[in-house]
Amino acid sequence: MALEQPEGGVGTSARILDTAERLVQVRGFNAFSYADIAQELGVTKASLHYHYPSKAVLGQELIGRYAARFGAALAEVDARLSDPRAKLDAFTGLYADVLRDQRMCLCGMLAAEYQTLPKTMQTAVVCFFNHCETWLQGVLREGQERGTLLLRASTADTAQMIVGTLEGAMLIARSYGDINRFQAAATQLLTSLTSDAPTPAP
Amino acid sequence: MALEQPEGGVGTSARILDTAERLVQVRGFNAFSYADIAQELGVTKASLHYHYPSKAVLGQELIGRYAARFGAALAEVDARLSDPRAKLDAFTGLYADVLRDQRMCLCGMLAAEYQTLPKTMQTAVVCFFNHCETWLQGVLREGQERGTLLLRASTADTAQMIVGTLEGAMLIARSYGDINRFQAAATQLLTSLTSDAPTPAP
DNA sequence: GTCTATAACGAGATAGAC
DNA sequence: GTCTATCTCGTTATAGAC
Repeated sequence: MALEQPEGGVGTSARILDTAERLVQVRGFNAFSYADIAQELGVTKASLHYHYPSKAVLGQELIGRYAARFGAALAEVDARLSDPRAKLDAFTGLYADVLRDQRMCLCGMLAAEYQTLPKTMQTAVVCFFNHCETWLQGVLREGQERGTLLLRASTADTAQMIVGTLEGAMLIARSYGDINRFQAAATQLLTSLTSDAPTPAP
Repeated sequence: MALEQPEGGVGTSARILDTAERLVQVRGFNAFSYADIAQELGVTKASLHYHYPSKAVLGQELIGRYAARFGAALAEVDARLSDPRAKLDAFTGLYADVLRDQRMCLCGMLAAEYQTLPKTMQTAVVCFFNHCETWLQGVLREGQERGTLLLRASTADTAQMIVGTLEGAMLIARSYGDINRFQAAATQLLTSLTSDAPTPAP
């Protein structure tokens, strides 16, 4: 690896992905162009096409890298924490980190543009959500067994609800430019899964 | 009104909005063009520019009409129902209706594209969410007073969470092409607000 | 109000030199 | 691996006839 990048830098291909990723997360896949990336990196559009022949290919690689990184983050959470509640909290933290620099979750953004995406990208987006939900189901199941989590539905339905809630909270918090909106939603979500006694009516 | 539309039809301006609205909800504001509308209505692009000089103006009118219709639907709910829980259920029903024909909430879609929208549209989108949340806060407050709703946070935070959860559930359900995913999330949402006793651990 | 015609620009993509 | 140059197409928008 180090031999392939003697400068200690990050290869052009990766720098292209870095820029494209941010542009998709901020503006959307349909609202950025090769020209945007080229200008930012100080190269030409033709050079970009050498690394990623078409925008569809670029988008595909984008999702692939993002999913791999997210999967690694989940594995790291598993290695670091054992309490299911703590894992859920860490999960929402991953989303908060993305939102902190004005970005939407890559696949949340692509979900909005879903109907306009190439088939391969559509499949990859759904695959990402499936991966998230599978991980969540494991956490929920263990929390249920330990008795530290109280679910109102099946682990599958609850996992789906969690992903949707976090994606939606990000979506709207970004419009308000207020990360607290996301945090408030995440807190309520965790509370609803760990406590069965909300503020009672007097 | 009838005098302005003697044919009993819906004036060209409204038909343009109808088509544009659906295109935005399905594909997004950045992924449709005047040519798309023109082809569907059998008119020319120039004709569209007569009614809506620029795409920014069209988008603005789109949000305005959508917000007005949504506000009317909420008023109708208030007139028809009195139980806060029933009102919340009707609220989720409005979202389900949109999702049923493959559409995303107009403003949920625009929230994803927020960073690329003209300032006037950005303001209108936030205004729509504010309207939704104000209405929800009223319902939540009454439910709290009656003791039929149990909130885990302030009415403001809860209202925000509800909107985010429904928008997020729509966003993802659409990618799966499965409205049941939305329904499952909506059910859990209502359950978490009306019951403090989820399936207990054995 | 709708049309034809066109301007002015940016998009994704390719050929071929270096 | 990056460049210049170019192609083709689609985009928003306008001018002016009917």
